[in-house]
Amino acid sequence: MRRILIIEDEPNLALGLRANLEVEGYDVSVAESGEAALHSADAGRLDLVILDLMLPGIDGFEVLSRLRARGVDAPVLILSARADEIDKVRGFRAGADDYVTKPFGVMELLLRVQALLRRSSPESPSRQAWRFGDIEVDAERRSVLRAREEVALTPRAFELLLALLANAGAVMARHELLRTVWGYDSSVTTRTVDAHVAELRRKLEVNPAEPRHILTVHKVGYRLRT
Amino acid sequence: MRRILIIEDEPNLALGLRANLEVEGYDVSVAESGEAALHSADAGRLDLVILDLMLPGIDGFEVLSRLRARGVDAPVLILSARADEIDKVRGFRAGADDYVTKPFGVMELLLRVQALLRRSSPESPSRQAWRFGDIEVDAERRSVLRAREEVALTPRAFELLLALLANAGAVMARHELLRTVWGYDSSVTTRTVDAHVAELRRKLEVNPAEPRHILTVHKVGYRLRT
DNA sequence: AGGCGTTTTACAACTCTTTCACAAGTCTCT
DNA sequence: AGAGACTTGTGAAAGAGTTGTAAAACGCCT
Repeated sequence: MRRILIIEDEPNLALGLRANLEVEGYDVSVAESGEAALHSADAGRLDLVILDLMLPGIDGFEVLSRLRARGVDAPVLILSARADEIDKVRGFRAGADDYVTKPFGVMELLLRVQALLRRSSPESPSRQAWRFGDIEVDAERRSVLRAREEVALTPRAFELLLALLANAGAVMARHELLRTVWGYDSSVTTRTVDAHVAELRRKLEVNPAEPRHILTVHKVGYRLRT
Repeated sequence: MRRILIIEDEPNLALGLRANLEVEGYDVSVAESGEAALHSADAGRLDLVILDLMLPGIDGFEVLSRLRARGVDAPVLILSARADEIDKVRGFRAGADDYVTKPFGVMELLLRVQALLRRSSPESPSRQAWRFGDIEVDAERRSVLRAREEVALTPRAFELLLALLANAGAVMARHELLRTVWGYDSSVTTRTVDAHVAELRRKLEVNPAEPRHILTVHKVGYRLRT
């Protein structure tokens, strides 16, 4: 569960926010002052900080830079009554990731929180998976989806696809593919690669005769364009 | 260098933004329509997208979802004239990472761009790549871009270009080029080099009859001026 | 044996390379 | 400066080589 710290001295706002965020499934704590915030930050991992700039005691910018100094790397969303550009500039320069001016819509704030969390480190370690066009490849499940529909690839073709994906964008020579997929000492013809590429195109390309992703590089090999 | 795509149909705004971003050291391209944007997205890696919602042709939201469908994972900052919360909600739901309403301060926008890039994946390890004029050459992808458009070079011509790039600025004699590109024991005429140089000029020079980069050194060979 | 996946083969289609011929340009020598 | 010799640019065309593709041959497993 994602942990969010709200640093806000006005109880109504803080509690309202907290309630809304908890409905969304976040684990929320509130600090009513900069000192309290720094204390909370020491207590454990944080995934996001919502920081009001107008605080009693330590100034909001100061809180932010002290948080960063303590190694808090979580995205910080600043809440402020001041909409002047100069204030925003100061906020971003201090290391904020977003700056929302009061009054704000709760929905917008929730979505901004969501957007920030989406970009930060994922909750569960993501598995080896790729997408290109309408194709989704999951290495662990060994599955390939085309337009959400499962596509049945032969094992060799799947390995070939993985090899291309692992070097997506780069050209892979036929012999490189042979080494990667067939192993160091295989006695297989380079033309075999072509046969499997044909299978991939037939099953994954909209128009196999005019491939948009599995591209031929004449006299060299193949390249996967994502 | 971070690559930013601006999708904006109003030239003044697009060019102003572009200039500002370029001063900050970003590599900026502009698409004036959704179609053009999708096309650009196919051409290569993007680190950030700035998307105006009001576009001719394909709707901005549609552009965003199609970009995502193509596997474009870069953060997207929406620019919009509409400040209603309902619009913002729609934008974030579509997968945007930030939403800025017009009119906006340039400074704020630059900082938001910076904040988004800071969070996204670190700059990719630099690979063997060169630029001269409006030409970009990527050895690993074996791709050549002219004004962001992919140029199709024949294999031999590409090798020749690499040889010239490897010694950019220096004169390379025809026989040196033959040795480098064709191999130690080739029985090919030196005139063959000329034929491939002609291809390079035809495809890469603005005015092939008056080359500005691939220069002839009379009685010796060729020289690439970057 | 039958089914499945893999590899090879054969041929057609296609792309690239090289050479040639002539035009245009550059240099050298008087 | 001008003539002649030589060098380079360029488009076309032959042919050499590469790739796409379908089908056959092979081998493995049940």
